[in-house]
Amino acid sequence: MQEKYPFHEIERKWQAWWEQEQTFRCDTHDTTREKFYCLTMFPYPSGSMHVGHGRNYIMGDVLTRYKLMRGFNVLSPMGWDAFGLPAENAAKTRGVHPKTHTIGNIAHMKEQIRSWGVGYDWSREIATCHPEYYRWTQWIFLKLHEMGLAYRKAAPVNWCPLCTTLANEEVTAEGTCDRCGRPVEKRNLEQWFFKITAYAQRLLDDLETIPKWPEKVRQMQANWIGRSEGARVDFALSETGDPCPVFTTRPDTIYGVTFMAVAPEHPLLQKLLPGSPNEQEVRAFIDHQLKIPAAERAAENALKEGVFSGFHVTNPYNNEKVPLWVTNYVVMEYGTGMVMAVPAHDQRDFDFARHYQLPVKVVIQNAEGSLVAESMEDAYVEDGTMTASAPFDGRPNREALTEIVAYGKERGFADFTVNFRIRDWLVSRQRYWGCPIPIVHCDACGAVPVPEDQLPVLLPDDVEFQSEQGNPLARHEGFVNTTCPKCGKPARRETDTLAQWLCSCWYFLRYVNPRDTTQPFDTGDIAHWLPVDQYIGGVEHAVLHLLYSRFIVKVLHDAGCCPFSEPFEALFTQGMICKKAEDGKLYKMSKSKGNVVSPDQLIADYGADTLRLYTLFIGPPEMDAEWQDAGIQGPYRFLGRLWRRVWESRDMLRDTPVQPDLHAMARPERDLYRKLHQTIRNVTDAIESGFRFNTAIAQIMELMNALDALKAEALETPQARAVFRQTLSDMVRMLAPFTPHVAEELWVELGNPAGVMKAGWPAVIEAALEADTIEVVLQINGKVRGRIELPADASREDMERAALADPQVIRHLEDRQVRKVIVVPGRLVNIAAG
RNA sequence: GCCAGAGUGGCGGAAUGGCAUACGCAGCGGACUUAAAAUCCGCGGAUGGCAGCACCAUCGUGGGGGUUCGAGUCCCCCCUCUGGCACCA
Repeated sequence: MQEKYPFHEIERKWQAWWEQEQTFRCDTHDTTREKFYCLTMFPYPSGSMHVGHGRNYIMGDVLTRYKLMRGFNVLSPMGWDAFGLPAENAAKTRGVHPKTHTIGNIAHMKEQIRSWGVGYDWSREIATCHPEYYRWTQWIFLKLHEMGLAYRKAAPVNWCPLCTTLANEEVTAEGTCDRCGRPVEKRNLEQWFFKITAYAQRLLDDLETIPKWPEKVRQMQANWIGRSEGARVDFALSETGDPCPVFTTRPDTIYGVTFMAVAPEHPLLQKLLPGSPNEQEVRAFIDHQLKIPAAERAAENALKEGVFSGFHVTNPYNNEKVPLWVTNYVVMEYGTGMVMAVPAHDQRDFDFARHYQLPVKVVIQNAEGSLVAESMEDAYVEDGTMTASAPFDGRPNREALTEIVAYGKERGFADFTVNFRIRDWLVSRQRYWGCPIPIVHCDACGAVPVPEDQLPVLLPDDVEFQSEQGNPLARHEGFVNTTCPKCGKPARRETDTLAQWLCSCWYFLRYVNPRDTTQPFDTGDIAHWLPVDQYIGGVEHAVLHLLYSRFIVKVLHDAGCCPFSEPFEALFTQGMICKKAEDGKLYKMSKSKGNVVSPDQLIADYGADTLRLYTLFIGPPEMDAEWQDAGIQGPYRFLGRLWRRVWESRDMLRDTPVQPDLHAMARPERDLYRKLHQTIRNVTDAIESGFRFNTAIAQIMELMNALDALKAEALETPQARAVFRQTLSDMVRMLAPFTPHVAEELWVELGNPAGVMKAGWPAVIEAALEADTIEVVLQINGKVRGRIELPADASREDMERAALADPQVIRHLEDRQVRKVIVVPGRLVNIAAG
């Protein structure tokens, strides 16, 4: 052993040892031990990582190592979400083939992960761009196709000039591209969709079955799914009889409808307009609206505008004819794209009605009966009594609501219905570097699925990237031209590729049998290993990867090849690591802000264990944290101190044959021994009860302080030495998940055989926690006025008597009357005095 | 607007209704050293009484109320910040 903490040497040494020993190799068929599937979201291989990325992997590694020490059979795999646009852009700008680019990035990132000391079962490594993997992604596509859940349709879709088509989930609330930040436009294109809407209710309901997910993520998904209960009411166009169904959550206001509002995109308008009296004016309005970018149109205070269409609709409840207005405040994507407007009881309709001087009709009266349409300044949206509503007058509106729908249902023009906000998932992309969609287009047979035994549809390597526009795959004659699997005639391959989200929404199944060439996963094996016991990743995937994965697993469940219907039992979403940029403000680490901290230099200067310790110590793991360069000193000093303690006492540690014996201990070592077991209890609890790694580490640091408080002269006795040694030894074991290299090294230095994780997690000795005396806090009116030492078994009466006899207490009680004495056994005495 | 989460020393942060500021950073004082670094020991919320110390008092967890013997913690109202949803009918 050397005096100075040689982190370089020991980190290399133990990383090699773990590989050699196959410490993280998982035998998935070993059922003698309880299984634990610990999964950290696999990354897109972007090239290099900063310390913020490391937070993920380190936390997963802590849990993996801890569970291994507790005797679990742990599956901890890693892989690469390897398809994606940056690789394709590199091909365009730098002439590097996406495959070469990706392979190079993977190699570098793997090395970074290794240098962090993060352990995985690399024999299970997968990359989604590997044909043996994407073959099965294609298989899943075909499964959905077979089940009628994959379909192609022409629709206005989100279009990013760089990233091509986008799913709704990839567009931010500001109407920009989630990946590159460019404004998103609408384009009419024929695209592939997955019917996620068919699973909306189950995706919502089953959120109840995953309580170990963060509440925040479950709410984000519930918001996104956006379930809304209400009614469908069939209005009809007065002039032509065309059906005009609307969705409303307020059927109780049906008699207050004074106009109908329709979205500019509504297809009915295109049918009605030609030759109609207001055609010019209406067309001008529609054309103008369609040119306004989505983001702007949705802007908060956008003025409500509209134009009378020249047509009317008839309200089936009272046969009243009301005008049909084309407006900018009704969105085509939600409901039916048409809204029954009730200005008296809806603020938006009210604003619009006042602006265009349309009638306002009160149908729900407040308790005072004071609502008068002419004088209202805002819509009345509270509950009240029905009025001017023919058969329902006088009824409380909430009760009438169901009666009104039932009334319409009997007569066939209304029904109860549920509306969802979520839209079908657009999965096709006009790019090369993705999983080819296994479909062939035949003039005679249409879109024909490629037979399963012909998978994978291989992505050709020899493509031309330099051209400016379009998908390089579509220009590859050899790929495009094929024959129809059905009729054998010449046909064209689908040239769109799948969104990478589809590649990543089943990878956790593949890890169990990663090299199986006969099936995507083994139903029996995944039944044992899944759901994932602990999933770790970023909250930014809340309505993307995490929602898609839940959907695909439910589909596979319905297909009969997946026995469970939720993939992730527990989810942990870690906070981002931020750093102050040039402008002095805090941002998440990014190249553009110039505030990234690379792990490589820190590992060179301080070692991986120090970096790990600081990353974990920085704050509560679920919260964002600020990286402070100077902060790394603390963990570095701590590990140096630990090393030095073992170095200084190495002779003594070897010459202490005695085991700790509670009955033989003197006060100083007895106190340390108690502190040791309190620490074991608290650290165990901090890990088990929710990733509280920062406080776990603080506890171990406190133990170190207590160890140092034991002065040299106190170490003369064999018992003191035995406790000292035991404390160091257990401290090293507790540190093994956090700082594995130094723990391994010191474990050997303490005279143990190599492999600290095999030594197991230290156990709490209950008897060691007990104390002879307790410190009792004395309060007067809730203020601390002193503290006394009492025997641990002091009764309430003993405590009260001792408190009232305390000189400090007597002094403070001068001129005061004791009104009440509260005694909390073992803790404190509070005297209420006046 | 609706729904979450957060607000505690100079800083990152800790606290099952029971000692506010654990642990760490930065800072200050001391030891060691020719010196520095490293290390070791110690101090450390604010204000006031005092020349200063010891000591003592008052205030103190975004603001204002409340419940309680006792509130950072529970309840009500409000402010600020972060995230999600949003002309969603």
